[in-house]
Amino acid sequence: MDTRYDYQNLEDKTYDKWEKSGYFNPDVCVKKGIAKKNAKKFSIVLPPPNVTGNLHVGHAAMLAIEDIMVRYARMRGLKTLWLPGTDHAAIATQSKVEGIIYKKEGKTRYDLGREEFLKRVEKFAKESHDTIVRQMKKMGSSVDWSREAYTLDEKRSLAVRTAFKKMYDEGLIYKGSRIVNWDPKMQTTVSDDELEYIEEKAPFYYLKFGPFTIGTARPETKFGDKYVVMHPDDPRYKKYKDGESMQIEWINGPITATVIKDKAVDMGFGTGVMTITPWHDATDFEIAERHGLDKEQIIDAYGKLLPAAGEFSGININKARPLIAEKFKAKGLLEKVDENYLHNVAVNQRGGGRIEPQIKEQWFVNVNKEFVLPKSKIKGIKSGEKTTLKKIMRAAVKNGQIRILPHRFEKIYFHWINDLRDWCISRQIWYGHRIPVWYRGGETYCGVNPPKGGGWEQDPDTLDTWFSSGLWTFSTLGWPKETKDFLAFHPTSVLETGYDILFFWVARMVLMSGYLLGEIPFEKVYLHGMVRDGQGRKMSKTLGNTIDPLEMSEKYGADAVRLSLIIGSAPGNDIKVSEDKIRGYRNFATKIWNASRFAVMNYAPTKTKPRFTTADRKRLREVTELKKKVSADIDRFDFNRAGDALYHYFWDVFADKVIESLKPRLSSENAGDRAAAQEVLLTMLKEQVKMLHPFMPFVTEEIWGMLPGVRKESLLMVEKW
RNA sequence: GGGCGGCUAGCUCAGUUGGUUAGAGCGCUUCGUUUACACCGAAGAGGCCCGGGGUUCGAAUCCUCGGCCGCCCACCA
Repeated sequence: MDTRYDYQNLEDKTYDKWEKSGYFNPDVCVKKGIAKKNAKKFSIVLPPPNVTGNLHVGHAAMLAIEDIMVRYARMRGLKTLWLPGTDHAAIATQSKVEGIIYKKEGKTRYDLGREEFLKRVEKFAKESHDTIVRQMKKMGSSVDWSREAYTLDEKRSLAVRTAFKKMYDEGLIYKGSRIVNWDPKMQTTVSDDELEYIEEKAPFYYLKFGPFTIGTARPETKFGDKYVVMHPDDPRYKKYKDGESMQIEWINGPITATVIKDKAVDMGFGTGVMTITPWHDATDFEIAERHGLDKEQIIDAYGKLLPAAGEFSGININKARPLIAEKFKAKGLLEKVDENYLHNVAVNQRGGGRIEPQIKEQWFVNVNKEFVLPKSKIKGIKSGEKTTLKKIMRAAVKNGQIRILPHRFEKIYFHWINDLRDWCISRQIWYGHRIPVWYRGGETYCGVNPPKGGGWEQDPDTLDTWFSSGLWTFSTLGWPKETKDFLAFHPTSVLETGYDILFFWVARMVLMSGYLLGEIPFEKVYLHGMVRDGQGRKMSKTLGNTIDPLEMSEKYGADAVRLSLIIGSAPGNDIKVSEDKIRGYRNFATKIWNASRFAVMNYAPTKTKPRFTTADRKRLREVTELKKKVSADIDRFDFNRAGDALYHYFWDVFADKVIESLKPRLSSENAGDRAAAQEVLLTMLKEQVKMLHPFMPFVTEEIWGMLPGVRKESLLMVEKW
């Protein structure tokens, strides 16, 4: 037996053994008596990684945390299911593949056409999927591969169409012309949550608009402006009446301007007066809606100016901006320019471009519309009662049926719901679930399956990727069929994910599950932090500070990587990792290995009755206490504490003190002494190896197989906790 | 503009409901080839727990004011 644990050669073999045993599957566990038939369930669905490439260290942290919960539950005899899958991640994947194709071949998706392009994306997605599966196995994730799902596979697509149709029929999904976030680069809409704001310096122009002065960073939108808006209580503009019109000189000649009074105007900002461009600004759109004003499109879908811009028609807005400013100046309408104005620019965070708001006809989910929830298991909402999607989302958490941990995230969740607007779910990209609506002449048909008869044409848009993710806890269990799995495992026990997708995903799962099932999707939400480097910086390729979990596993073993992602960070706080830290836990794995080796080497079966000392009994009691503590910590999602306690007890107490103190007795003349020392050593070791297993499954499994009194074919992963 | 988190040893962080000399990893110093382990062992140095005020027999922990740093949300044209 080597003095070092050979993780490079053993980890894959160990994973194979687990997989072949079938114990990742709860049905097998029940059949083999590992879990009783009537045992409580413990179910988790894996937050499906995007098929955009590789797993990163954030995924590794997620896998480590979930594997701890799952292995712990399984060892405690619960009917345990951890259901794996991957996410097609519509916009992210499409954007990635478009980038690759453009770089390699200089072609766009339009050059290839919808069909050919989708083939390429699918090929890419398949390869990513295979890589992800390999990587998950490498990390030791004890997921049930027999139930693997994909957000875009046949079963999940059926669930999506079923959900869409139900919402459509009840008027919760509607098509409407509203202002949306338009990405001219990717040629698609993006939801509010997918935006990212970047602060930018830009010239800010003060323009004369009749008797008023208005400020803008976007003179290129001003061609159609004919409403001038001010706060109704602004004393400076008391003499102007709401609806009053006047003739003024504007960029393309004289226009009739109308005064509008609206409280949306901030009296303290600039001159307290603004003109509005309802087609290209969300606030302006709302003002226009409130007052029934005209809306005119100035910029097209590609970011080029329309004929309304006169001689600037056809020019890209970025090029046109300084020219337009020039014209204002030439006409004497430019009062002054502030060159160092800071403003926020919205960008599509999924690799897209700068957002240009546009009015477009899109599909929306109405979050405020009342409907009847026929059968409700959500506390606070009675069966048959009228409710809204917002109310469902709020109720499920408010009444404690769903607990979000750490607790502070509940507040953030409520805050988000309060501000929530209708969810734009249609995308003009190609990779994703096609909207199940067909048109023929003036007819519209929505159905789970295409309509019969010829001449129908399907809506070209696809759905926001989060629409299908919202169904994930039950689409993976066979819904819309009421399968055995669905009945046995839903609602899931825990949803474990990063706090960055609380809104994107967690909230939407509550929405979908609440609406479609009248049920919560999970009992608890545990949110982990973001993984950062040793100095606490975000990991990024440009900084070159990324840590590849696979490379680290090759170098130090997956157990070490897992532990380094668990220990040292409080629940919900960001997780810091560095190679030094990983190396430290690799050393711990070696320590466990060697202590176990020592125990095995010193064990000789004997019939002699052991002569325990009070110190022996104290040690054995300590281990029992440790188990209580570790169990309590895991139950509270405090993996950091549990791991830390195990680490220190094993190293500081067991290895440094207990083993040292037992050494003389192990070679004692007295057989009873020897027997007691051996027994204490082995019992303490076994118990600790068991407790360490959820954290470091590979080494502990390997050690378990060498311990005296352990049947050769028995697996630690299903040993009784 | 609103909200949240952080500030503890050189670096990165733990420290559940306030309770004895404040902890870890890495780093540092000295010593050590005692047959589990040098990916080790033993010993050690190193801290006005961001600052002020308060509550308390007792505060890193609770309250309050302030200072930095980070994050999220928001329609400031």
